[in-house]
Amino acid sequence: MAKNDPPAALHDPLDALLGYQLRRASSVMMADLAAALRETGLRPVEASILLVIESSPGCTQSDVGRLLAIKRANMVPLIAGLFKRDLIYRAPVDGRSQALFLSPAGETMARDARKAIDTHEQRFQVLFEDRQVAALLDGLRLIRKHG
Amino acid sequence: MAKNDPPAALHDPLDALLGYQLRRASSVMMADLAAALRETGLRPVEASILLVIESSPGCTQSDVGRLLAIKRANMVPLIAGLFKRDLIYRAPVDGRSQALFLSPAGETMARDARKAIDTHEQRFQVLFEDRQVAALLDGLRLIRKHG
DNA sequence: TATTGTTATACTCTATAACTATA
DNA sequence: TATAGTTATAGAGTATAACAATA
Repeated sequence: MAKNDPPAALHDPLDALLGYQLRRASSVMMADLAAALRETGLRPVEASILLVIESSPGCTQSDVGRLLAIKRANMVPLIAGLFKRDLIYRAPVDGRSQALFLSPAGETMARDARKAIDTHEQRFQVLFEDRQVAALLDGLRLIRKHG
Repeated sequence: MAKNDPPAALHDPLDALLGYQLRRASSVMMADLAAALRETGLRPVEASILLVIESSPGCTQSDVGRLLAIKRANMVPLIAGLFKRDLIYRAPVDGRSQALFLSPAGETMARDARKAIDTHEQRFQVLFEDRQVAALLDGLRLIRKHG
């Protein structure tokens, strides 16, 4: 290789960094998830919210925000969007909070979303043995808890 | 528990999803990295670029963008920012591309960034045995390749 | 006092399209 | 034709501050 040749293939000085590989792997899976959900018309965050409401009917939007680490202020347009599409409805709990429930259309949408998400997950989980997936999940949960 | 009590602690229907845990763990580490780099005045993406140029002096900004998955258009303000702070300089390769190099200040900054990044990484890697870290990295690289 | 939902707002990140100049 | 760098721009995602109503 001549003295002033540019590097043929760049060496990656970030290759051994957990944070970096986490970010890149996460962005690969997010892109795949967005594609998997495309035909439902839901974005990943909207599908996540529907699944949380499905699993905890009657929760408030603050509850959902806390679980998914979405700030109260940012929950407002998300919940409003799902409400406008008649996927959820609200029932007053007390004077300041409202319980969230899936409408019939929301139940159907949640089922479709769950199916798309499971298929998407399978595309990646098949790369590993079950034991490895469990180990990977445990590692990720540990990192989360450490934050 | 009375019939209409709200769920005390919400069950997380996304807990077993690789994509979800990946996203949450990644965001934890990114926030910690940003904090670790704060005193250098570098954002994570800027530190990454400096480390790539340090390890491949003479590479072009397109090279860096390809390695880090940053679009050409988005590289422009990033490289301009590093240039304006005199952390890098450019030398023409041919009429359309320019080779990137660290200035003396950039070398120092890259060393500081590497130190901050390594400390940050250690804060998380100590959660695991070396073998587990290697397994985690391998898993993440496999997911990346699958995208 | 603390919490819920809200508005307004700003900043970062990411994406696309179109242009130029060069190879 | 393909690539490098650039401009302009738009859409997400995320963050803070402040407010009203309620607990």
